[in-house]
Amino acid sequence: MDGTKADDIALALEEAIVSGEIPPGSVLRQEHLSEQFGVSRTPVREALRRLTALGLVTFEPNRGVRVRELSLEEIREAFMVRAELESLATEIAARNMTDDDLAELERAERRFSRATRALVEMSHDGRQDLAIARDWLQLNHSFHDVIYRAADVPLIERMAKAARRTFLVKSVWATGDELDELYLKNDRQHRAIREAIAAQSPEGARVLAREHVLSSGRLLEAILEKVAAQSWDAAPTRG
Amino acid sequence: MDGTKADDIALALEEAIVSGEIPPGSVLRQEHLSEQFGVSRTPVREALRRLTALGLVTFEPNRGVRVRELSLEEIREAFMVRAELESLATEIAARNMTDDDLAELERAERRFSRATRALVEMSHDGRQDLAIARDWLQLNHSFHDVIYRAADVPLIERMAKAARRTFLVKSVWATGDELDELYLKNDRQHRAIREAIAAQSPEGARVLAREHVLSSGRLLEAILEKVAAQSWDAAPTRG
DNA sequence: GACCCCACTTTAGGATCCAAAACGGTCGAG
DNA sequence: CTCGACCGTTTTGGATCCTAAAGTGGGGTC
Repeated sequence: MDGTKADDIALALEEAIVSGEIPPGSVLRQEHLSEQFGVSRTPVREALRRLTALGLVTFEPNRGVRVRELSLEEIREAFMVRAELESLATEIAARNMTDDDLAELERAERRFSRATRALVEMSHDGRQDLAIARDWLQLNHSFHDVIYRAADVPLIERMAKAARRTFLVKSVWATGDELDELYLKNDRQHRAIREAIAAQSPEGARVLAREHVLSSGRLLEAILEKVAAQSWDAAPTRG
Repeated sequence: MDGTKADDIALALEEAIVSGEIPPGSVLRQEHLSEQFGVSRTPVREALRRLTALGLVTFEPNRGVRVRELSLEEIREAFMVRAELESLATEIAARNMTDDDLAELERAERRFSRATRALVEMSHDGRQDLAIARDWLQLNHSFHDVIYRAADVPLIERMAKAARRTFLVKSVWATGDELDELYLKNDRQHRAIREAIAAQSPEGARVLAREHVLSSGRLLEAILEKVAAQSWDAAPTRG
């Protein structure tokens, strides 16, 4: 619990939405939320206003709010925007990166690398472990967060994370031979970015970061395609 | 009046803040706003939540909201972000620009050109006409808005305009020989961007757009410096 | 004379209450 | 049988009221 209840509720809802717990297209009823959180409708409405401004939900006057559904096109747009912002952040980060930052970046890279290997191994074994997938996503973000922190430009970080949230709404995942190759490529790109930063090459890091984010976008698209294909066979597993 | 009162109030406050009518650092009292708009405090608070999410005001629990004050550093950041987003938008716009769009862009360019000449003439005459300055700013935005519309990527437009709002909080202006040169350069850059688009050169348009926005940032910095220097002599004129 | 404590005022946060708009279902007319 | 108007229900939007927290000023103490 921090400041106001409205903030808490907004945070909780944000988390629930981006994690997919509340699926896109859901209608959020004020009264339901208010009894769920044990408060009156007033703070709930303020929280919903905030989510609206963040773009996570749409607001129809006198009709309620609805969790946004993202088209493939919008997801593409989000990745384009993130690619721009992140390439800028990476360039700046490369310029004023301390040895400590670099060491932390390397640690983040290693952890992500392990998570990637775990994911690919799991794929080879034909297993489906949600925890591993969540780990992978989390550690992926961690790597990028180190860069944002090093760049130390709050506005870029805020906006890039807003763009990230946008497509995180789709918290789906999948594995498979052709996807595994993309996962591994992702991992290699992290390494390349870190090396470019370490080599004091801001411009190099910039183009690598840009390509990396766009490549991540293609990975997500491939995942979405695969999931769409799978969903004809069996219902997706839920944690 | 559109949808809800909370929305109307949010819009009105947003306008008042970016126009400088409500100066940075002001504290916004809920009760004062509620009687000013002739409503109760409830919609006012919802509007304030929205402004908070937009980053226009800061929120201190149990203490109220305060209009953000921007440091020079934050203004620089906003221009860097806008430079990235706008260069992307320009590249995309260049790819799918219709003849109609291009014609509209040219009209916007001409109007801005006239406004720039008016501004510079005013400067030479030693006059200070707020209306001309406002026109100039408005037509500047119009030119860029044509590009956003042609690019047709809502997320980019939303975020770029958010970045624009950020520094618009400083609605100051000034003229002077060295500034006039920058104003004219700005105008020439618009022309160059349009020509690159017309010449079907998305990459060219991209780098020109980027350089243009950064150059605009330097112009604003120069204006702020000049205003800071002037404010030692006389109080700034207010409309 | 300076500092601290406490009551008082002000202002925000939250709950409850009322009004208005949208949904749903039924009944009647064509 | 279908379409549309009507009315009860649900749900949101806004107003009012209450509570709690931060600011403020005066008086007392050291």
